[in-house]
Amino acid sequence: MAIKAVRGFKDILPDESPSRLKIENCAREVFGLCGISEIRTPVLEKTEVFKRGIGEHTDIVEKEMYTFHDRNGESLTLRPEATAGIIRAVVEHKLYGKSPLLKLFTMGPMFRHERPQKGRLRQFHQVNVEYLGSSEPAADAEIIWLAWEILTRLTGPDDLLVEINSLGCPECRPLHRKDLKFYLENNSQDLCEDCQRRMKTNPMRIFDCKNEDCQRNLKFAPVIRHYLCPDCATHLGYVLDILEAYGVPFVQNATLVRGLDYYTRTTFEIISRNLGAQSTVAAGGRYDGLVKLMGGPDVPGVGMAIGVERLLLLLGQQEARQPLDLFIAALGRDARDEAYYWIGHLRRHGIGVEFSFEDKSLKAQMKQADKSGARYCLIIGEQELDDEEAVLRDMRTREQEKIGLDDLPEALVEKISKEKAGE
RNA sequence: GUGGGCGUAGCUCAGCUGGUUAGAGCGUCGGGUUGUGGCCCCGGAGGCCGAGGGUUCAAAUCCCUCCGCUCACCCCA
Repeated sequence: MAIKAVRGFKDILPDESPSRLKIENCAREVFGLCGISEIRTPVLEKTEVFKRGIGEHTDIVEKEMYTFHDRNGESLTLRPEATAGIIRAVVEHKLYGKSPLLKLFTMGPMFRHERPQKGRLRQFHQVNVEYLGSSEPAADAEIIWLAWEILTRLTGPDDLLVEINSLGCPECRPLHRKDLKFYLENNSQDLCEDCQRRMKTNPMRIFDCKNEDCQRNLKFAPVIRHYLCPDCATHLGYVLDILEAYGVPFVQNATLVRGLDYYTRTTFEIISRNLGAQSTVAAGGRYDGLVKLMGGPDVPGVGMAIGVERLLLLLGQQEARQPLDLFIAALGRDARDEAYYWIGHLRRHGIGVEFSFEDKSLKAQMKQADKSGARYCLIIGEQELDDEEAVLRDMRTREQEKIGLDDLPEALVEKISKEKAGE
């Protein structure tokens, strides 16, 4: 039996690479419009980074991390998300001292031991942005705009929906939490098993439950919006105003929640109805408590992540390769020996050239030329060597012209370069 | 971790009420043109029929176990 890749770890085959490149290029371009710098942190961190950053009692940390002991007995973990590692790096290198506002992006693989399904792999990729140092609504709005801009540039806006909510802050959230708990305790008889458990550990999460009975139960449950303190309410209102100014359409979703304590105020998701069960293609929010939690100063933060594989599902397959300029069909040893000089010269001057490594029949080489997508095919055999003129065939029009061997590479460079510049 | 669907050629699939050497389309390679691609025609290569066990004179086909893929639950981006 041949060895197969690990479950949930997928090879990215050549057909898929152009789509990924397109996503990465698009993201980089948009990031450039906002002055965001790239940071690349290791995929492997001390387990402590995620225990502290994500929360010890979350599902991610409790049962989804790739955690193991290295040869020194230290507990290490493949990153399940990017934010914790980035903040670790920012704190470690004291980057917050360089400028009052850090705008950082990163892209790369993340790892979670979940059961694979559509839009969910064990090694998956994210495009991430983190803004550290501003608690202004304009920062939240810019983060959401970034996600929206990248996604719509790539897919069009038709199937995307931005959902926004505010989670409040340490001032107002405890009140909501208390009332919600009270409400649930008096309506707990119809809640499913999971929600019974969540009620104690993480009551806000019950809003995520898909069980119909639970949802019916929650119909009159207190929602955070009615509990927001004046500052949080103003903040949310301002974020929404700015989004309108930017032309980002959105809906408020009072039940959109995050389970972790350090999340504050703005939270959002961008979902698509074309993705199956894993419908979130990007998500993020404000996390004002996190940097301090990670041992840094009390710096506010807001960020987002785009799920690359999910975006890929929306994108479909992109054009596989750039068109080739020239294919050289050389017949016989003498012609090939001559052709190698030309190939070197042409490629040095930016002309794309392919040829057959094998000494095949002209017909076979023409077929290969056709498949290569080459614009021109140069034919050189014994006859052409004798005449000191090679044949250049236009693969589209089938017209052929003769080119003297003397300055052949120079002539081809000029002809093809001129043509490419004119396109 | 739980449940459903599916595993036959590189790909998409047919064959499955058991019965000679397991098929098609696409792809690939070659020929039709002694030196000219796409279309067309002809031909070749390519399969432990997911793995193991069982029933049977006989298993791709029926039964069991395992593995894998996939979708969903769960959770999340």
